[in-house]
This record gives sequence, structure tokens and C-alpha cells, in this order.
Amino acid sequence: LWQHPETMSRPISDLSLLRRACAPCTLRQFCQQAAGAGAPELVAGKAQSLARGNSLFRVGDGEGSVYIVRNGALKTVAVTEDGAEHVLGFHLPGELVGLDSLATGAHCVEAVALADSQVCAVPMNVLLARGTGTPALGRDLLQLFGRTALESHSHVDVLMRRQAGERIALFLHNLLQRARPVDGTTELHLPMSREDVARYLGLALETVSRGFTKLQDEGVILVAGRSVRIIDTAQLRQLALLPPSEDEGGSPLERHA
Amino acid sequence: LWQHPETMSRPISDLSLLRRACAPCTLRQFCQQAAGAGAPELVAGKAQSLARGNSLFRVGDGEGSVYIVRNGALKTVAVTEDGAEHVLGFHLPGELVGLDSLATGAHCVEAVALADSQVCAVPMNVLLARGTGTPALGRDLLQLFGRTALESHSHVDVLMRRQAGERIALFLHNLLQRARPVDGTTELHLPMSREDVARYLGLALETVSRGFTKLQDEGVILVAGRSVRIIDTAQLRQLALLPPSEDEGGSPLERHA
DNA sequence: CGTCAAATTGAATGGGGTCAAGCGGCGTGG
DNA sequence: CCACGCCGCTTGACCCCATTCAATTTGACG
Repeated sequence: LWQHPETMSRPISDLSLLRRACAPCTLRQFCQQAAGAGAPELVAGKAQSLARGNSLFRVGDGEGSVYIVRNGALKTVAVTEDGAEHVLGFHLPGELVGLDSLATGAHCVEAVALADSQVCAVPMNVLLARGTGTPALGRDLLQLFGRTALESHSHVDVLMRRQAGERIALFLHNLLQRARPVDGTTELHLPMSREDVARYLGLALETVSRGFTKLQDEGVILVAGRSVRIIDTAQLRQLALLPPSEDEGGSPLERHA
Repeated sequence: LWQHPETMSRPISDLSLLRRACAPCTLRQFCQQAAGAGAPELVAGKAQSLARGNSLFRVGDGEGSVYIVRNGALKTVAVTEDGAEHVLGFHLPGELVGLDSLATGAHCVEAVALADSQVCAVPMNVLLARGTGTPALGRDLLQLFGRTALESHSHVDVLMRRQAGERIALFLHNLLQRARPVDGTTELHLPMSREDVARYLGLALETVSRGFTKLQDEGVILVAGRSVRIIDTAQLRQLALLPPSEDEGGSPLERHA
């Protein structure tokens, strides 16, 4: 998303440029409406770069903003009191980070860049003080929150699976759905380490590794370090206990019929 | 909450009555501001009763509302494609249900009453169409969403624990924190079955039962069916791998320092 | 008192955690 | 340029804990 490097890290001053630069973005409509509603400061000049390993925010921070990932990838982690580090989510381009600060005003998790990334800040405090301006903007915001709620649900959905193989298959399936916007690419480059995957899935590091090789032995995927190619999408879905496909089925929590 | 039976299931017509009836409610401020902002229809006449076992909404429904639990208790479940039923959350008086419909407009989970309950509908579609009215109302709404996001986080936090004993201890601890507003009661009446608990914790029914009796043998709790009395709060917290207490510590995800 | 569902308890199996060793890439420094 | 060492990943072996199947007890309600 936002493949125009000349616009990165710089204010998007006018609406036409915004429309071109953000065309493939999932939040394009939101930004366009914000700009159209006379609130260009909500989307302009807020993009910032983040080097791999650095934190976007830490526990206790609270600038009153949420962030949209432009490129790269982030993880959100919660350090438990016994020292263990829980990975609560991965955030790919076009997705939100930082909604955890909405309740108390301060973040209760930490966001770390898994790769060199760029994020776009949405100042919620400004947006609240001046009102949403237009009802459509409020509706979009609500949808954003709903979408992240679904994200959280999908994490729970993964953690509820008893068998490690199911969790891993479902994880890969979800990642493929999120990383591949439309086209039929089945190539994934995992931005996170095996340990991060393990701590997201609630498994041991070794179990994840074993699960990957087992999937490879079964001819479902092809693993080379952090590069994963999905060979048999149908079988992957079957191992994740998902419905047989029906063209291109999304997450079970997203479909409603 | 809302201990005045004469106001139940009937419109709360004026502000003073609302203030008395909802005094102990966590959402009192929200409702009062809604009423004060000239939007009494947001809180009045929307209370409805629900018999135990009945559904507040099913997958696919979408009235554009979220609900506040007045009394009783609900659970939200997601039926997975393989027939298994995941319990995604329990909802006690003063808590929200149904935010899952915000993204798509249709619910992707089902809400079932665990006991005879009464809920208060908050018509989000109306609230969106007319705008929030006052900025304070929007801020409160955001806090509500943030709060439910924290709820979801705490579920993930539970599911990430490897040992069944930790999950059960943490579950009981969380439930005690939520069910006991202020006073020092350590008596809990679980509105849900052991099977519901198991499907919330990602464990087998029998494992939950064994965990309860083990906690009782250790002198931490006292179990009699669905009545649970917490004997040693400190030890319960220790078993849940929570910090030693520090007066009255909340969920680890709620504290930020 | 009888019936049924919920809950407890027991015994056996297996999957995943843990510990430990081996492998490969990559950057640093000699 | 190569060697070393570090780090991430893989693989192996063992053991424990949770699941599973099964039987029994308790409790609610007619």
C-alpha cells in the first residue's frame, strides 16, 4: 500500500494527491472523508518512519493517537508480571495499531516494529475535541473499531484450537488472507521470528518449528526460513478446520449468513 | 445494578429517575449525558427481558444496537464450522454485549442468556445518524469500546497460560474483580456451567472440574456446585501468576506503569 | 421416588513442553 | 579472505500434564 515513495513521510497536502497515494489502502475512504471534511491535519504530516526493533509506543505512553501501518509490520506485546512476553497481534500494512489506549488514555501494550516500517498517526484526541465533523466519518471510525475487534476474535479463535497443528494452519491461513489483497499470490514472507509466532499461538518455539516441517512433509506448504509458499490452499483450510472454501472464504468470524 | 424493580422493562422517562435507578451502573454517566443531550430515546424504553437459555441475537442479526446488561448474565458464543462451540466471553451487569456487529452491521457471534436477564439497548445506528450530539458522549463511547477491547485482551491473556491451573485461577480472579464492585465479598455464584467455563478457557470439561477441586484441596477456594467462595485471595493471585496484590490490583492489562 | 442433566472422580493414552544437541547464515574481526 | 562466534532455526529424546473414555455421584425437578 502507498507505493509512492515520494509521498512518504511527508504531508499529503491536497485531496487529489491523497487519493492517488492511498488508493490501495483499506482506510482510504476514512482519510479521504477526513480530508474532505476540512480536517486534513488528521491525515497529513503525521507519517513517521520506524526502524526494525524500535517501539512505536510503550506501556504507559498515551499521545491520544492510533496508528495505521503504511508498510512494514509491527507486533503488539504485553509483558506479563512473571517476565513472559505475550504477543497479542501482528499488524500488516493497512491495519490499525494502538486502540488499546482508548479506554484509559494510556497504552497497556507495547508496539514493536518487526521490520523497517512507516506508520500514519490518527490523532483521536483532536478528532474527539472537534467532533467527527461528518456522520460518515464517525461511521467509518466505528467500522475500524469493529474490524480490530474481529482481529482480536480471530486471535481467540486460534488460541481455542487444542491441537498445535490446527493453530499453525489457521495462523498461516489468516496471514495469507491478510497479506494477499486480491491476486493469487501464495508466497508469504513472515516478518516475525518463530518465537514471536509461538508466543502468539501460545505454543513452544519448537512446536511451531515442528508444525512447519510437518506441513511441508505433507506437501501443504514449502518452507525456507521465513519464506513460506502455500502449495495446497484447500488442504491448509481443511487442517485449520475451516469450511471447504466456497470460492474464497474469509475468516469464520467475518462471514455471517 | 439497577436494583429498582419498578423501573425495569419500562421507559426511564425523566433524568432524575434515571439518575436514581442507574446509580450503581458503570454506564450511568453515558446514559445521563445521553438523556441530558436531548436524546432520551437512547436509553429509555429500550430495556427488554430475556429468559434463561434464550438468545439476545444470533449470527446474522443486526439491529444496529449494542446492549448493556442490567442484571443476569450472558455469554457470547461462536459456532465453528466443525460444530464446536467457542465461548468468547461472559457479560455481567454493567457490561456491554454486541459490539461485534459494528464492523459489518451483522452479528458474527450469538448472545445467550445464562440466567433470566434484562438488557438495555443502545441504538448505535440512531446515534450515528444524528451524531453523538456532545463531545463528551463520543468520548464515553470510545471508552466503552476501549473497555471491551481490554475484556478481549484479558481473554487472550487467560488462553495464553500453558498450565490449566493458571487459567482457572486467573478466570476466577477476573470474575471476582468484575462481579464485586467495591465491598469485600468473596462469594461468587457462577452463572455458567462447567462446560461453558471449559469452552471459555480452551480446556476440557473434566479438567476444569479437577482444577476446582484441587484449588479447594489447597484451601484457596470453597466449591459447592456453582457457588464459589474465595478463601485465600493472595494465593489465588499467586497461582494466576499475578503480582502480589498491592492493595487491590486489577487485571494485568489494565494497569500501566 | 424416579428421571435426567450436571458435576465429580478414575484410569489410560498421547500430544506438546522441556532439555539438549546439531545445523546454517551472517556479521565482525583478525 | 577466512575463521570465529553469535543467533535463529531445526531435530531428537524424554517425560509430564491434559485429554479422552468411562463409571459414579450429586442435585434439581416433576
